Amino acid sequence: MPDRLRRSFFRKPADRLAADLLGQRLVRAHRGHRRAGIIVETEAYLGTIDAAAHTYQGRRTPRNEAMYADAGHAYVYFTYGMHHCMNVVAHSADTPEAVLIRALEPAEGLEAIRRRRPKARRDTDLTSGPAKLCAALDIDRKLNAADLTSSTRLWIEPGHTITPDRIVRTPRIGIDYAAEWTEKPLRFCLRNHPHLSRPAP
DNA sequence: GTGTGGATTATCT
DNA sequence: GATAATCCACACC
Repeated sequence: MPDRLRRSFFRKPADRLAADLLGQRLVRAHRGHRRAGIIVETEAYLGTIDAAAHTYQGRRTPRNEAMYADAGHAYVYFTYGMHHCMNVVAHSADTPEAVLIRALEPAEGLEAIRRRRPKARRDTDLTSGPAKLCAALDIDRKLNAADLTSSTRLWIEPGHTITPDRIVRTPRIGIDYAAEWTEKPLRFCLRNHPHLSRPAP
């Protein structure tokens, strides 16, 4: 079993986990081949109090059930009729917080990633968005509710240690309907990183 | 380089 | 029936 992040790493509030996931390595294995990228951008969704979260006010549906699992599971959902997005469940079972993975720096399996992203003109277009990276790493609802601490298909390995001065916080992307939660600085980026979904000031 | 609108359908109300 | 934690193409500067 490869070295990977354990349950205890994920058992913390989503905003702390969002910062701690920066610099770690997301790995997708399929038939003995690896695709991987370094996490460079995340967003925290703070559970039942967060008007932008799928679990706002305790909503619990078949789609978001994985957010109620223990920390360290994946929550993968389908949206806009054509895209998948991947989250890492935070905190603990029945406390439905999660971290959306928004961008990666491609690190392994570049040929396979490029095949999955035929419209990308430059390498910085390959995984610079939550749906782009799911397409690139072939992450879809088959992996919803996968346990990242034991899955043979999807996990996270320890990467670089990131010091706080290299992290920029901004409001979340695509949230314009969540009242006071719209502007909270819950997006976490590696400062000036070329693979961000959008530049962070 | 920036801004706008269309794609496309599972999911929820 | 309306919406969506998005992406891409194309117009315009």
